[in-house]
Formats: sequence, C-alpha cells, structure tokens
Amino acid sequence: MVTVTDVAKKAGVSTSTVSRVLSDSGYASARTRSAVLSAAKALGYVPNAIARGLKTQKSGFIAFIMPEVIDPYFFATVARGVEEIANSNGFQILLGNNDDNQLKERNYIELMVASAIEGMIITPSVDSRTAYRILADRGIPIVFVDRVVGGFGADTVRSDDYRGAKLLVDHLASLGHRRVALVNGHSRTSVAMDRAAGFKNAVVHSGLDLDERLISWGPWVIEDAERRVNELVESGAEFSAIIAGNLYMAIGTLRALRRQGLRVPEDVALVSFNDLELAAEINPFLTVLSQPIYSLGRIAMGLLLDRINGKYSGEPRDVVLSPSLVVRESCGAKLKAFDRNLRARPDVVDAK
Amino acid sequence: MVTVTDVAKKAGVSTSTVSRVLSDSGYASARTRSAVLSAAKALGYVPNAIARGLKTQKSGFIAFIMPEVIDPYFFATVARGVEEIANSNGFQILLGNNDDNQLKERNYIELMVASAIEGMIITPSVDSRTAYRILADRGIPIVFVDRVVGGFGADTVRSDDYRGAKLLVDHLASLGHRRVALVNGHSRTSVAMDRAAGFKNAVVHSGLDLDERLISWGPWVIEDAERRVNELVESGAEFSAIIAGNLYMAIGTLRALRRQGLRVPEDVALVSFNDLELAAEINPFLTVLSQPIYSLGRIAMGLLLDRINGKYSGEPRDVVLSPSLVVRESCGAKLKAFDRNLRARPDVVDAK
DNA sequence: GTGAAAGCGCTAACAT
DNA sequence: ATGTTAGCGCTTTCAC
Repeated sequence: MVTVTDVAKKAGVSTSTVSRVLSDSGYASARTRSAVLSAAKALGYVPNAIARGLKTQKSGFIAFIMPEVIDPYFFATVARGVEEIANSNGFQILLGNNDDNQLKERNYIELMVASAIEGMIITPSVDSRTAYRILADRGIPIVFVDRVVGGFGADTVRSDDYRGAKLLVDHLASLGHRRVALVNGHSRTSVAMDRAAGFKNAVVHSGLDLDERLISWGPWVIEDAERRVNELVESGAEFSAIIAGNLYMAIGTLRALRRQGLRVPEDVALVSFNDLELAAEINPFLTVLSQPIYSLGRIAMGLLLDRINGKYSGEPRDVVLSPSLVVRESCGAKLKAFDRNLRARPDVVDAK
Repeated sequence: MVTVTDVAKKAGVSTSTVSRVLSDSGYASARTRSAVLSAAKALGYVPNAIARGLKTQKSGFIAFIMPEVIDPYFFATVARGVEEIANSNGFQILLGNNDDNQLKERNYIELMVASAIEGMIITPSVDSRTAYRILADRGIPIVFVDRVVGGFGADTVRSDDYRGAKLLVDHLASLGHRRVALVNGHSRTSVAMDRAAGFKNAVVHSGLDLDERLISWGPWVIEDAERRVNELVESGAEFSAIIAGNLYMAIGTLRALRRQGLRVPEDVALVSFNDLELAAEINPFLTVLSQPIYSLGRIAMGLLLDRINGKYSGEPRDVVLSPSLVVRESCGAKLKAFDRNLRARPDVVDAK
C-alpha cells in the first residue's frame, strides 16, 4: 500500500507537506505542489479515507436502511435519490436491510455506529425507538423516510397519505361508488394509519357508507391482499370499488377478483397507491395515486446534509410530498355509463 | 465518544486487556472479563470499527456498484442477495451507482479504494477495464454480475443469455413463427452480444429466416424500444414475433405495436427476457424467460467471500445460471389456431 | 512555505 | 493473566 510517507520520500518533502497539498489546505509553493502531485500520480497513491477519518472524526459515511422486502422498486428508487445527493456531497452510503425486523435493524444500527456514520436515513421497521436512541445519544442525525415514528423527534420525509386516500375516495365517489373497500397495509405503520384516517374522513365527508368490515389490514404483499379480497367477497360484503395499498396488493386484488369471476372495472372498480411505469401496462391499466418516490430520497438526503454540516439544527421537520391522481382504466372512469354495472348499487351510475 | 481508554479506566485495567476481552482474543480471567464487560455496557461503549480497521488492515467493507438506471427492480433484488450473504459474514456494503457512465464508475472505484474495501461486486458499465486495474493492482478481488468484461480475468455470475435466447426462439419456432425480431440491448454489453449470438444460432438451427434488419440494438429502456419497434413496423419489414430484451423494452414494444394498430398476440407474438411478478399481470400476460435474480446476488457475494478470505485463489470462475421459460399469453401459445393470424406468413399456423 | 511531533482509537508483539 | 509500547495512515498544531 502506497502511503503519504512513500509520496513524501519520492517528492523529497515531509508528510505534512504532502498532506497539505493533497487536501488543499495550507500553503505550498507551486514547485513543491507539482512535485508532490506527480509523485503521487507516479506511485498510484490513493489516500486512505479510513485513516483520514480517524484523525478528522469525519467518516464521510451515511447509512441507508430499507425494509426492502415490501417493494424493491420503491426502495431502489429512493436509494437512487439518496445516492445522487450523497455522492455529489462527498458522502458514501452504507447499505442495510432491516427486513422489517427489529432485531436485524438494531444490529445494523450498532454496526453502522461502529463504522462512525455521520447520519442515517431509514424506513423504520415496526418499532425500534430504543435503537434510534443509540444514534440520538451520539448526536447522529436521523431522517425517516416514508414512515413516521411517533414520539421520536427526527426529520421525516413522506407522502401525504391522508390526502392521498381522500383523493382516491373522492374520485371513486365522483364515479358514483358508495361502498368502497380498503385493502390496507400493516396496522402498525404510520402509512397505513394515515391512509385509513384519510379514507374514513373522505367516506364520511362524501356521504358514502362507512363500514369497518370493508377495511382490512395486513402485510403489503400480493398473497395477503389476495387472501383478504377473497375473504371479503366470500363474506358477502357489498362494495363496488376497492383501494389497494400498493401495486403488489393491487395485483393480489386483481387475482382474487379474477378468481371470484368479477371483472375490473365492469363489476368492481380498482384503484391503487404507488405508481410505477408498469402500472400503465397492467391488465387493466391501473388508476393510481402517483408519489414522487425519487424526490423522497433526494429530499431525505438533503435534510440529513443540513443536519450533518450544521446548516440546520432546529425542530424536527416533517416534509410531506403531495401525491397526484393518475386516471387510467381500472377505476372505470373511461367506461361509458351504460357499460357499467356497479355491483352494490347498480342504479348509481355516473359518467363523470 | 467513549473509547477503550474510558472503558479501561472504569474497569481498572489496561486498554489491551479491554481489547482482548472485547474481541475475544487472548486470555482474561473471569473477573476482569466481567469487569470490562460491565464497564463497557455502563458507558455505552461501541468499538470504533474505523480505528480497528486501520490497525488490522481489514475494513469489513465491500462495494456494490450497480447501473440502476436500467432496471431498479433487477438490481434491488441482486442487492438484497448480496446484502444477505454479506451481513451474515460480517461485511458491510458500500453502495454505488455508475449510471452506466465510465467517469462516474471510475470515481466511485477510487472512492471505494480510498475506503479500503476488501472486495467489489459490480455490474460493469460499458467498458472501464482501466478502472478495474486499480483494484487488481491492489489485490482487491472483483466479481462481475450480469455482464462479462472481456480480457479481464475475474469471477463472473450471470444468466445463460445465449441459451435463453435459444429457448425463446425455439418456443416461437414451435408456434410456427418464421420471422422473429429481436429488440436487443446495448451492443457493447456482453448480455446483448450473447443474446444476439444465441438468437442467430437458434434461428439458423430451426430453419427460420435470418434477417439482420430484424435485430436492433440500443438502450434497455421503454422509449428506445418503442422508437425502434415503430421504425421496424414502418420500414415494412416482415415479422410475426418479437423478442424484447427486458420487461421495460417489452413495454416499449407493446406501446409501439398498439400505436401501429397491431394486436398481441393475434397480429404479433411477443416474448421477453426477465421475469417479475408484474409480468404476470401486464396486458397481455407476458411470456418471459425467468432468471434467478436473487441467486445472482447471493452467489456473487459467495464468490467474493471465497476470494477475500483466501478459500479460493485459482482461475476466474464463470458461474452461469440457467433461465427457464414461463409461457403465458403474449406469445400466442394459448390462442386457438384459427384465432391466430401470423402477419408475415399467415399460412403457417401451428397450434403447438 | 515547510518540517517535526503528537495523536485520532484501536490492536498486537513483547514483556512481565 | 495483564500491562507497556509501538504503530496502522493520516492531519494538524506549532515551530522555524
């Protein structure tokens, strides 16, 4: 391994001069400067960031921990946003995956602390407040992405799920639906809670029927959504539209409805959270709530940077990004009125 | 920051004793052991991995660099595989993204070297052999994922693209198609080259028409595929089936065909590389070549570990995973014979 | 403008 | 079984 000492010898100067030249701090005559530079180049010298960090107490590392099990696409996109901003600010990303598992998350946090991270961006698992204390005690800033952790003051970036749920309900209401089911995520995530709240509020405000049996909770995956929708249909509950928690759950819903012999959107309208290029090609083309996923990552890293370099040190910030409705076909908005047959209320037909 | 010195003081021993106890090396009496342990706990001591690494010359870091721009899902899944194995072997992952850009890749590699990585897993960008030399010169092992780098001896994990292309062509041939188009990826990636080779071989072997004009090359993205298929149709070239390089290009193809008023699979059959749960829901349900993506990551990290801990130091290994054909609807295999109307050769209809 | 020396937090000979 | 000492590669006073 080539070290400053090697470069110093070759350039005929001291190690401190080499350091000064290479890190652009302090004075150095043009002559020594070029001597050092060419010596470094000739030797293929790469400064050891680890050793530098030990001295400067700045590792240049930030941690990014995701619960990727749910939706690789979503978190890969967030990661890219984080990466872009981190990279252009000289930070490196230590990647972790908590598998939505408290123990794994805790282990990772300790590992990251040991690696002297300067900050952490995390989509928190179910509840690990105690683990976050490890960071807080050391003054290492945290930014939560996508999910809020109650009672723990830290910056947060997320989409406006409350408003998103409202948008979806209102859209369905405007199409004449009166009984809407919500295939929701895990009841212990803030995302699912917010959506349920927005959903109920909109249902009441629009004068639709509020029926708790139409709301189901569970893992954000295809299979569970499929099972729940099958049960819903078989229970005989009446509904004419379904809101799915993400694209995967929309697919589960689609599979269940197919199995039950129900067509979308003719028999049941379907809308979903989370957009993705592929949603535009799914059969039927999905009406979705589009969220600025990439921005989620970029903004999170931005907030973290502010904290790391002391540009901001005030109260926790809660950045809430607005989703937007993308109307395609699965909601039935583009069906001609006479083609539609709303199952629960076949008489309430509105061509919008 | 709590250091070994603090722990040593509190426990009334020397720093080396603390080090011995905490890293489980060397002797220590039961009494001192517990004294050290409780002191460490009381102080909330977390060993500084950076400092340890400086001394031991083992950072515990490996780099994972992806060209995520192409297919977030694919690389997120590979990353999970890598993460799983890395984590259970005490390695941390430094994440990078080369954006398929040589310059960015080179910068990242230097950054990673500076961080004293012990190995690197990378899906190489177009061609950065010189950058890989930086690692090779330092004896840092590299594993290439998904793409081969010619003339650079390093372990590689990939799917059998040659055979995959053959599988797809043979399937289409068995359905009676004689003129098959290939919407291929970048001509400078080994993946695309292998597929073209497998494609041509299969075309010739099955006695189909070999026509270079039916093969197009370009970025692995929706828009470019769409543009190319539009051009292909407008050029008047005859073909009855298309093979797309990945799901995104399949979508681009679908869009172009729709625009040209061509139905899939009635007018043109479509099959694609890369499976994904969503492919089963795309309109029409896509026939695809499924690849073991998660294994790609796990195996890559396994190969890298062997190199890092010296378990293997022989010739470069080339692990080639077998893909499998998943027949759904877009290929037309499930259409009744009389429903089909092969565009180029409407007379050649074969119900399989 | 440049060099000598100390030290970041840790571990590993080498003593004892 | 435990402590002393040196040093990993780098930066940073502090002299000169």
